[in-house]
Amino acid sequence: STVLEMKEQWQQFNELTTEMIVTKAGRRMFPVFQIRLYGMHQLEEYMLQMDFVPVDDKRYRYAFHSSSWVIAGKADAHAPPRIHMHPDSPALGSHWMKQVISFDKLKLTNNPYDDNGYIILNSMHRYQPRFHVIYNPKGEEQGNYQNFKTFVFSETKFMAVTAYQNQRVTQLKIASNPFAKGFRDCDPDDCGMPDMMGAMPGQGRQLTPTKPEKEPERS
Amino acid sequence: STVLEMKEQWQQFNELTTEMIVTKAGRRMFPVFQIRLYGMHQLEEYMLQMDFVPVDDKRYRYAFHSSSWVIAGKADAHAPPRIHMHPDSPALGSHWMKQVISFDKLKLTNNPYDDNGYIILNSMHRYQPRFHVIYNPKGEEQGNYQNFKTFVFSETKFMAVTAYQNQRVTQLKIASNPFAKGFRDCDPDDCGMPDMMGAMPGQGRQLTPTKPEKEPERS
DNA sequence: TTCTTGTCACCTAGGTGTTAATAT
DNA sequence: ATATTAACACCTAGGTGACAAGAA
Repeated sequence: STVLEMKEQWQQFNELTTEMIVTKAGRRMFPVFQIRLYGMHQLEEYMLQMDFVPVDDKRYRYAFHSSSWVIAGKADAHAPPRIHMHPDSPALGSHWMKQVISFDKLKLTNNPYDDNGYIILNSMHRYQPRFHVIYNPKGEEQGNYQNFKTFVFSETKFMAVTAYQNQRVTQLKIASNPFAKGFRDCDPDDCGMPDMMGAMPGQGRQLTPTKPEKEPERS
Repeated sequence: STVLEMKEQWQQFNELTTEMIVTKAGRRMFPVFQIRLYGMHQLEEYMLQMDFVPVDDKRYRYAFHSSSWVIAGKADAHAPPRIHMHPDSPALGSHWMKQVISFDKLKLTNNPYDDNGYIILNSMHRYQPRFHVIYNPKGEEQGNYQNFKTFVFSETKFMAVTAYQNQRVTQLKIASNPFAKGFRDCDPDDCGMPDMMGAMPGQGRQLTPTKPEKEPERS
C-alpha cells in the first residue's frame, strides 16, 4: 500500500552509493523522499513520519584511488534519534491518498545542537531512511493505542557527507536536480535548448567539451 | 479572542480606501490578512476560513479630478461566493494559537470561470473580508452540529481593481510591500540601506509583513 | 473614455555545487 | 591527509507595479 516515487532515480544513485550533504544550517535530500499511498481509510486520521537509522556500526571514508568507500573504523556515537513529522499531519486518508506525498521540508544536519528540529546525522556514516504511518482510530482517545506501520525502501539508503566524495554522484546530482542547473555542461538532453536558433549562420551553439572554466578571476 | 495583525498598516491603507488587484491568474492581497487567536481549546480541532461579502450594492469608478471614488451605478451580478479554507485546517487549538495565522495563500481573481479555487470578485466593487472559526467538538461526528464564529475587521475592506486608481495607494503599496522594492525611490527612510541599519531610531516604517516565525523548540 | 490584459524588469526567498580557507 | 565550514555565483519559483496594447 506504499509506492516509492522516482524509484529509478533512487536506484541510479544507489548503484553509485548515494551521498547526501549534511550542513550546520540543514540541507534537503536529493532525491526527495516521495511516496504514494493506497488503501487507507478515507475518513480516518493518520500521521506520517520519517526517521533515519544507521545501516551498520561503521565509519567510512572514500578511497579516491579506488573510487570506493572503505571502512574507517567503528561508528561514532549517534545523537539521540529524531523524527520528522510530515507537516500535513494529522490528516485524513483521503488527503494523503489524493496526491504524491513529498518530504521536501525535511533537512539533514550534522550539528548535534541543532534547534530547528532537523534530522541529526554523523558525516561519513551510512543511514537508512524509514517511513512510518500512524493510524489513530476514531473513538480511541489520544494515546490509548496506536496502529503503527513502517516501510523501508532499501534503495534510499545513503552516506551522509559534508562534501561529495564520488564525482559520479556529483555529476548525477547536477544532471538531475533542477537547482543545480547552473553547473550543467549543457548536454542536449538535459540543457534547456530554447530552440534550434535556426537562422544563426556562423556559430551555432557550442556543445563542446571545452573545459567548463569558471572565472579564475579574483580581484 | 482574535486580534488583527498589522492593524496600523490596514488603517493606513483604509484611510486612502484600500485597493486590491484582481487578475485572471490570481493575485495575493497586500496587506496579507493575518490574525492572532486566543482562548481556543488546546486539544480540540478547528477549521479557519475566509470569505468576502460586498459592502454595498454599488459599482464604483475613480474620479481622477477629485481623487475620490464615486458611485457608478448598481452592482453587477456577483459570482457564487467562494470560501478560502486556511491550508492548515483542520488543526488543534494549540496549533492555531502558537503563531500568527497568515492567509498568504489566498488569491483574488476576476475570472468568473476560475478553477483554482481562488476568490472571485468583481472589479470596481467594494468588499469586506470575513474570518470564520469552525469548531468541531470531539465526540460529535461529522455534520451533526458545528460551532461557528465570524469575525469582521472593518479596516480590511477594500475596492477590487484591475489596476490601481489612487496613486497614494500605489505609493503606499510600493513603500510597504517587500516585493515592490524595485519601484522605490530609494529615500533613505524606506530603502533597504544595508549600512545605516544601526542608526535608525524608533519609526514604524519597516513594515515587515510576513515575519518568519521561529518555532519554539523541543528536543 | 474607461477598464482590462499580457509582458516585463526587478524584486524576495531559498535550493545547488564550487571553492578557498580552516580545522582536526 | 582528511574533513568541515562559510561565502559565493547561479539557479528555481514566484510576488511586485509599470507599461503598452487591447477591449468595451
